[in-house]
Amino acid sequence: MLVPTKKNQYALRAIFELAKHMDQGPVKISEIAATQSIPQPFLEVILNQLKASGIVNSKRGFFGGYFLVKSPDRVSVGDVLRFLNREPPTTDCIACVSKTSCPFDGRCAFSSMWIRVKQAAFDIYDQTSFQDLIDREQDTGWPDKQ
Amino acid sequence: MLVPTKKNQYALRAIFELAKHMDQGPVKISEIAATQSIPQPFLEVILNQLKASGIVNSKRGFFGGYFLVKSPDRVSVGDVLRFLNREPPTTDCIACVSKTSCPFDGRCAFSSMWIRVKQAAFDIYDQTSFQDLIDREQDTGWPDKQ
DNA sequence: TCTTTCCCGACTATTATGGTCAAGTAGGAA
DNA sequence: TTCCTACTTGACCATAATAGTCGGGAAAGA
Repeated sequence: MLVPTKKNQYALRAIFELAKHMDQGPVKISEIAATQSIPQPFLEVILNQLKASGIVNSKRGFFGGYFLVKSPDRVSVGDVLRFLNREPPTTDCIACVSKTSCPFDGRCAFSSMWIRVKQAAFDIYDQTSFQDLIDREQDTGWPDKQ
Repeated sequence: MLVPTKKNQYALRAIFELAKHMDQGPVKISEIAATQSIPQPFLEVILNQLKASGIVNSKRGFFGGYFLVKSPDRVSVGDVLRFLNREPPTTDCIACVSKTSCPFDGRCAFSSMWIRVKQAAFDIYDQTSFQDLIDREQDTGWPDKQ
C-alpha cells in the first residue's frame, strides 16, 4: 500500500539513468538494464510504452538507444507516474469501494480524505524533477556508478 | 496506485459504522454488512482480524455483535491502516524495488521521496479520527442512513 | 549485406486480492 | 437442557493485476 509497483520504479530508474546521460547520445536498453538492475525484456516493454508519453524517444541501429526528449529539470516524477497510471476516463466515484457503481452514490465520509492523500502525494511527485534527483544523489556523496 | 484495497475500505467502513453506534450495545455483522454494502462472510474475516488490534471487540450469542473499544475520537484512520498493512519487521530498504535485497544497498536517489510521500499520507490518516468522519458526514447534510 | 539494436505481439508465471464454505463454539432465552 | 442465534476458525477457491518471457521482425548504419 502506497508503494509504487516495480514497473513504476523501473520506469523512474530508467528515466533517471537517461537523465544522467543527457546530451551524450542514446543509451542502450542493455546498459540501463545492467546499471539499474532491471530485467532487460521487461524494460524493453516499459520504455517502449513510455515513448507515447513524449518523455523519451529512441533510435535504432548500432548507435541506437533511448534518450530523454526534454531536459531533466523539465520532467517530473509526477509526469511519469501520471502517464503510467492514467486510468480510463470515468465520471464515477474515485474514492469509493466500487469505481463503477458506488453504493453511496459517490458521497461517503471518506472520499475527501482519499482525495487529500492523493493530492499530497502528487504534490511531492510533481515537485520532484529528475534534475532534483541527480542533484540529491550527488549531495549525499553516495557511490556514483557512472 | 495510492488507492486503498477493498479490504482496507471495508474495515474502515465497518469501524465507522461501529463508531456511529457507540454506547448502543454490540452491532451484528449482518447489520454492518447490509448498511455498508459489504459481503458478510468477508466482513466476518476482517472484523475478526481487527480484534487483534484492540480497536474492536465482540460478544457472542443472541444479543451479540461487534463494538468499538475506545471512543471514536481516540481511533484514527491511521491506526486501522497501520494495523492492517503492517509489514513483517525488516531492516531492509523500504523504498526500493526489492524489499529483501536492494540492488543499491538501500541508497538510491528516490528513497527520500518515497518516504516523504508515505509520511504525508499518514499525516492525514493519523489526523482523521472516526469522530471527525462522523462530524464531516453530518456537516455535508448527506442522507443519513440511520 | 550483415550486425546491432529497438519493435511488437503473444504468451506465461506468480502473487495479491477478494472472496466463499463448512463445521464449530459460546451466549442466552425459553 | 434444549435450541436458536451470532461470532469463530481454518481451509479453500476465483479472479485480476503484476511481473515478467519469448520469438520473430524491422530500421539504422557500418
